[in-house]
Amino acid sequence: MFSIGELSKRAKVKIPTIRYYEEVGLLAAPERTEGNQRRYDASGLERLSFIKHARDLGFSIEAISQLIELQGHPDRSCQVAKEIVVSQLSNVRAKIKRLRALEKELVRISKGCDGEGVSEECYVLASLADHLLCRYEH
Amino acid sequence: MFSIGELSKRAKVKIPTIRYYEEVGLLAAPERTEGNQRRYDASGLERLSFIKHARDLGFSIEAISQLIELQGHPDRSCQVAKEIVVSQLSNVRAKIKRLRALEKELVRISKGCDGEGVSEECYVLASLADHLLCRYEH
DNA sequence: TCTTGAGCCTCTAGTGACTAGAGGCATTAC
DNA sequence: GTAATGCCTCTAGTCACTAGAGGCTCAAGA
Repeated sequence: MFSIGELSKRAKVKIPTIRYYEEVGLLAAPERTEGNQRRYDASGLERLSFIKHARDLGFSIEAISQLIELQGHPDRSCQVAKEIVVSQLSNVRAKIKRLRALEKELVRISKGCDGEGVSEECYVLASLADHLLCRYEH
Repeated sequence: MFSIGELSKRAKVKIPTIRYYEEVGLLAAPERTEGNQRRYDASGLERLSFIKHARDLGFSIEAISQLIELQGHPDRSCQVAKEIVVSQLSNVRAKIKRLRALEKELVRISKGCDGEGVSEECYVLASLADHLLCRYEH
């Protein structure tokens, strides 16, 4: 049995975040000491590690809830899990696509300005003022 | 002179968002009719288009504030503008890098599960539970 | 056993950039 | 004149936390 601070260190998740996960129902409320402090065991650490790993991969709290729900029913089909991962993958790919377009445009804009001129003639400011100067869709 | 609804249509920015920009000081408070409704002119539209364009490129409100401030001083050096763009570019690149790592890992995880098994043996759930199964840094 | 200091508790409010909704007044077109 | 549409302010909600205040608990050393 260990304290929330200990759990925090082991799972590398900040204390307020742990309490937040408990509040929103991701993490089961653990036992308490007589003085009302939380005490966790190995299963708490395991669950929190699962959550952290999924968050690191960009899954939403909602998606993680569904995955945890599924974990609790070992006999259920894992189709939902597969769907969640696939949908997260397409989220990630969409974001990458958009960011690559932004990258291109930002490179182009920054090349137009050496930072040595004066605001009035600045290509950066002109580019932002006028979308028509853009070369790529974004 | 046109109403906020008209401005919204022309700049393709939602009405509450326009009011929000005014509230945080990005957009100057426009004239009002006797009945207290906002009335904009061409310069309002220009400014809002600038803001929208910068937001579409992922600049923060704070960064846009600085850019607008600079616009108001045509004689000032545009070094700050250049810096803002370069820093935004490195933000974008960092995000892309991270997302590409996630993409790889998600592809790998999703390949391990055909969605036809049972939750207990699901590779998706196992992967999330155990970071050691990961092949790529993320 | 007592004390000290680190650790824990709850609660509220703040972050960024909006978005939604309620309740009510203004404008415009017919 | 009236009806429909549009606009006003204000509050609260979104997501996933983060920060801080004020106060209680625990564990280790004297």
